[in-house]
Amino acid sequence: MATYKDLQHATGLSLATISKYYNGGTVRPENARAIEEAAKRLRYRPNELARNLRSGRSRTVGVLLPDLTSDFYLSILSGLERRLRHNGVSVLICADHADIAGSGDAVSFLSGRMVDGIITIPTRRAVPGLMELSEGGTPIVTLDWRAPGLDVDAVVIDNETAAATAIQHLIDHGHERIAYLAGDDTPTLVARLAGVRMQLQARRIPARDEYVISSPLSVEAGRSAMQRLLLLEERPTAVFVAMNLLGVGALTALNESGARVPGDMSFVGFDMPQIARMTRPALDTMEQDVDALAEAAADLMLARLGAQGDAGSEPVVRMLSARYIPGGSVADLRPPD
Amino acid sequence: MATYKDLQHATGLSLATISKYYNGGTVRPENARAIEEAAKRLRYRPNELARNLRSGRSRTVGVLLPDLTSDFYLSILSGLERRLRHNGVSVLICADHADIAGSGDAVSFLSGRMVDGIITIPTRRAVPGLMELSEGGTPIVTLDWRAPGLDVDAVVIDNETAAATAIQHLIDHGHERIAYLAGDDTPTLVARLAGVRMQLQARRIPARDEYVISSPLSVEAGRSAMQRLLLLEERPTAVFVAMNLLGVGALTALNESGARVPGDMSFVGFDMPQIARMTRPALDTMEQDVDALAEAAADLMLARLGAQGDAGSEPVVRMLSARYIPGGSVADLRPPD
DNA sequence: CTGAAAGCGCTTACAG
DNA sequence: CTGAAAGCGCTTACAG
Repeated sequence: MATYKDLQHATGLSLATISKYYNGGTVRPENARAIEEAAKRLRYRPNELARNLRSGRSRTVGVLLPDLTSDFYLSILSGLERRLRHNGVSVLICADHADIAGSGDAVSFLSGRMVDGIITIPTRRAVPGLMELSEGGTPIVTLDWRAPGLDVDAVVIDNETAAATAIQHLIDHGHERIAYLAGDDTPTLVARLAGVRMQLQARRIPARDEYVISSPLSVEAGRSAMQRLLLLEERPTAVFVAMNLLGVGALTALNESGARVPGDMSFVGFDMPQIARMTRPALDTMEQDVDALAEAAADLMLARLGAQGDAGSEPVVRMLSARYIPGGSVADLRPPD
Repeated sequence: MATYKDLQHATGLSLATISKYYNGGTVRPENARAIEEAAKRLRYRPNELARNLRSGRSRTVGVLLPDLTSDFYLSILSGLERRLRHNGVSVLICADHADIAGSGDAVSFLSGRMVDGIITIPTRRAVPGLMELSEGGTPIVTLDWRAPGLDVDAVVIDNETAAATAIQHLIDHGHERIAYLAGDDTPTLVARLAGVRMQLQARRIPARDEYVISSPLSVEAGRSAMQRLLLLEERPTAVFVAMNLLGVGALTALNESGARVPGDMSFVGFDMPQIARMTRPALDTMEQDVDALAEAAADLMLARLGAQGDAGSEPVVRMLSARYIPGGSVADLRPPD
């Protein structure tokens, strides 16, 4: 690869002038032309590593996600990348799986590459490192949930209200035996469960333990959870599945068992926009606007990166709401009047 | 952030010794301990930018994809990241959308960050830059399709055979009016169309123009393509949809129209493993093993990165085959015997 | 095994 | 507007 030295040789200009040219400074027109010409001929490309090292900023934001296996995370990533890139900021992505080969944790990985900031759906293990960076002045934006102790900008969905809305819809259609399928290891799902309980209580519907199944977040787990529900003596008339993979699994089990939706079981899903329109009947679901989530996070970060001196201003928390998208998967059990 | 200089101050050792310690060289045990202790106390983290700049290698591979909006690309990304990271190689990801804000093309972006190699599903516009890098000795691995003129390692699916297999299955079940939905702007889909035509011809089934619809690759386009098919005077009895988003759209249109699968229309999809099991009936689909694809590509890259001197060996092309996964979406039209 | 010195490719004050 | 010099944080021969 060609370097400034080669351009220097070719043009007779100094390194400082060449640098000025590449950084938008004012350079005599004939010199600019000479540099351009030489750069083209020598196929010169600036070495970003050297620039970043010397200047102390990289115009790069680290995106730290728990893993890259979920649609949700990947949509977030996609949205972030688009928005940041559009603003001239690069994205260094890092999945925080447990099995990173040596080389320290994910946060070190990113900070070792001098990212200007980090946007993250934090895993528990990442939080201490993030706190340290944040205290050191690196802008951090948290997505999807707020890690306790990490007092930084955040964008979250109002999961409690979202879940309450789904349950409300079922109750309004005359359902009382309502099952709930989700996990319990993420704050997001804890909030959804809380919303479910709140709404049931508000409508004086007893919550039954056997109707609440917490499972790992996979298609297979959703399938077996639904199988369990189908075996209950007193089957629920409706299920709210608060996570997309579990929803896919639950539907698979329903199909396999021959149970009809909504005839034998009403169904409300969460966060499965395309799939919901593809089935017959279309599914009732709660949808969060993942693009809006990603955009808001990117914008918070861009604002921090822009406001150089004023880095110490108060953390901003933005809360977005999910929407109920009606389909044909909820039976109306109300007695005709 | 702490640097070697701080460690030097704290330990009294030279920069060279500290560097040796961090690069696995032999250092006197008491010195190693002193460095460890100081590093911990000062929260030292090596600056990878400086390391890479000085040493000329980054242990980082660039992943260059057309965009990050498709499930397929994202699965590939996920698989690559896992495999590479597991081998101590970092991933710098770059989507090659048209609207990158100034700052040159995607290939420059990656080479400017001194990636040791690039794994890519290349866009047309990226090819010239990739060729240049490849000639300069940077290992390139192409995924999903082989760009003409770019003579490098590659992993591809045998799309022609895959499509032929799908059509064969339909013909074997007595179908003759077979429609084909896909796009025509990617080599992958061109190969699938070729496989379809080949198989129809081999079985002496006339190909009808109105049964072949090329559309943009989106759910919406799949929906309207299916709507067109449903309006034909002589409707096809079966459709092979050779791309997942189109498949989702086509099913949506079928549902909306009230047409039954497979009663009114048999359906074979492509590359929609989870969705296929979720519908009722389950769908017949061709499935490519995306993980295997990503793994093979990562392994080819790791091999190139390992074989330092021997970089000039012949390009390796690995071809994987897709599998037919039966479901219940193909009607048997054969006369009973 | 350890240290002094040069250098990776760039940017940044500072003179001119 | 331009150039000489120092330096970003590391690694790399080279002596000792």
